[in-house]
Amino acid sequence: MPNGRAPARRVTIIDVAKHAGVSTTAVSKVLRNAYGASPEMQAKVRAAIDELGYRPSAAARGMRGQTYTIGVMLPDIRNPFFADVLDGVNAQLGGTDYQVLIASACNDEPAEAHVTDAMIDRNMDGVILIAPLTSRKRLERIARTVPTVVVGRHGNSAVYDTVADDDFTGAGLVVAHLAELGHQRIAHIEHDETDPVRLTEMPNAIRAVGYRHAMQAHGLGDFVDIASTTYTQHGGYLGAKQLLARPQRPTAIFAGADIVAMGVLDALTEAGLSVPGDISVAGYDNTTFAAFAPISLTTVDQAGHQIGVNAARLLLDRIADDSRPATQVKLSPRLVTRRSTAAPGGGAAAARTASQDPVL
Amino acid sequence: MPNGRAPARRVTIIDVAKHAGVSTTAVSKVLRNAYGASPEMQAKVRAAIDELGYRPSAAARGMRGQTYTIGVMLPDIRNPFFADVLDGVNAQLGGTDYQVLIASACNDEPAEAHVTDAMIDRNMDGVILIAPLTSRKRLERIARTVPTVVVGRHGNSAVYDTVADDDFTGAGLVVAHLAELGHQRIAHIEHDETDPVRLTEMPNAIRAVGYRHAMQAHGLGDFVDIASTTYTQHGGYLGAKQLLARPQRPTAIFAGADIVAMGVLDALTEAGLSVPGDISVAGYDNTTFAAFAPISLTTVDQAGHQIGVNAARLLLDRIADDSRPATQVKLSPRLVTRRSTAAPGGGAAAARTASQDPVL
DNA sequence: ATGAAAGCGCTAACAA
DNA sequence: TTGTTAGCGCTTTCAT
Repeated sequence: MPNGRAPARRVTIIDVAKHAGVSTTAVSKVLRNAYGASPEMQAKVRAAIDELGYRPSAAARGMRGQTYTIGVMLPDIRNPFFADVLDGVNAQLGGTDYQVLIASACNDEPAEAHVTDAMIDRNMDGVILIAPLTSRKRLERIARTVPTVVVGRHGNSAVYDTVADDDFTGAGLVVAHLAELGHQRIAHIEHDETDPVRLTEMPNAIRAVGYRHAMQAHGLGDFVDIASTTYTQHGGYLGAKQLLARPQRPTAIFAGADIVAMGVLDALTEAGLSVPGDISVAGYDNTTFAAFAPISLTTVDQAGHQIGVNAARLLLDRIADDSRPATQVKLSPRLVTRRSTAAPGGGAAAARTASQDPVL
Repeated sequence: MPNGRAPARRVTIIDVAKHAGVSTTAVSKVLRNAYGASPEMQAKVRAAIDELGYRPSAAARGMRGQTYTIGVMLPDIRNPFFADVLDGVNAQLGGTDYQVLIASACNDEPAEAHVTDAMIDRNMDGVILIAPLTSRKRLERIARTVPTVVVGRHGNSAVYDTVADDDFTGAGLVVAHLAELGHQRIAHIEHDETDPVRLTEMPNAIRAVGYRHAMQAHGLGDFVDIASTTYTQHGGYLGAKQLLARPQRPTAIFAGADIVAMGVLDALTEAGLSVPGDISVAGYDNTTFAAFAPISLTTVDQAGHQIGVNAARLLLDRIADDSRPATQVKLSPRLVTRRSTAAPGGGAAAARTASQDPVL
């Protein structure tokens, strides 16, 4: 046998049953903690399982019942916010028999379809879709096929549960903070969105709406200034470049996500501008990156961990009881102020060398 | 039916066969591009598949043949280096029928065993294990069960392929660079390792060895100074604290990974020290974080993307031909110098303009 | 080149 | 409580 691979046939439920002197049904019941197995039987079967090193085949189980697999689809493995969500999911699913498998869809609708199909083909017991771009109709089709929790997307559905942050309020918190500091030219970098449904459901779109609304509310409607790119580091970089090139340079930039703020800081550094001396910068997500001392980014905490915990809990719930009504969980965001925001006009810049400060 | 879930039975190969007026065998052959299906038959079957929206059940396939699933286990989803590797894997597997599913094992040996078992239970066609802690023996057992590529771990095996970076050389590049700049007190933060086998196989251990060796080679043997923590941001933070507390403070810190360097910068910022004015910092991996302008970290590029591409290629190879001898791919690292390293004594700090300083 | 039929390992309905 | 048995949807001999 080449490389000595697979010399031994896998131990099956039949082997266990024989070894324990019981039926395969009995073994199956013990495996699933199902009703109808006496303590003695359980003991015998478990002993046999251990002795033989038996592990149930997920493929075979999938043919009839569950696969004990939960799929998590995320748009971008580089965005540290999703790691927080995953931590929450894993924390909730840790003690259970479920295995979490992740697929990255790269912010691309066809790729998302590919991933969700793959999860359905593999008979996963449930899926958690993080900030999916997929159409409403398709999401509902998925949810009718497999228990589904949609994370980070607004809009109720009768067939899937959702967990989201109150992005409208969150964006308002940032604008209020910057306005209080005395900023007027508060610009925003958004993830470009044209699809009418997504404009009402995606966090990026809601944050942009929240930004506009808050600007109006603070009497800053005339200063609304938006760059439309993507929620990636590169998108933030491009967005900042655009904003800096405009006739009226902003004194503060509200990036729609921490990863976007990272790109903004990249561009500002390249342009020789200091933060917050020349320009204040705020993000959204409160990722570990924002807490990173050399950056110290003001941001909005949307409790990624809690989002993950809630998503996993809802999913387990739904797997157990498919008939309960769809649930929407909305978490309240919280502003975290750090050193990347300050009053405009170089208040903080004075502390730094001013050799290259541009004329404002 | 609750929520209207699963009202329609899934389309099976039998439905397709009936619709196309052929046998299920024929459909199966077309699905697998197997020998023995005429062009007309292929056309008929494909038409039926499209019309019915048929998708093969991975569970059923797994019972007999392949699952078209590749598992990737990684130790820490927060480390951006692994995202580079994944990109490489996906780039290589993109056009194929294989689906990549990721599981995070959180730098923990029992958790790794859990994950690899889960992958085997799910009949995955192949697995890529990134920097596994798992014992040699167990790795070989896994590899005898399923085609396996081990990434980022040295040490040959006859049953699994490996892809790794020349960590010994890479560490030497960093030390040489710092020594050339005039540093003597070059400290190193390593991932604590006690297992004798892992001491000879894990990249962290090899880097530590490379560091010691290079220090000796540059006549700096007396200045070897190591903090043993973990390859995480927090580990870097703790390591830097330890080093700063020692009687002779280093003038340069070589962190074993970029993510560790991030923790170092965190601690240095907290301590009010400037980089590279007070202390030079270097990392390893050349992640996107290192290129981030406000940080601008000197580091070693080990070409994560290429590592991923090679791993995926080797795996496909082995799935196709189990009998070929095990292969070791070793990639050459390359030093990338950026602004986080400079001559000791603050010489370079004066030359830097305020605008280039990390955001502080 | 094509199809009939066995069976992969498990779960669930049913019988005892 | 326990065991018998019929499939789940595929792939794979083996006939034709």
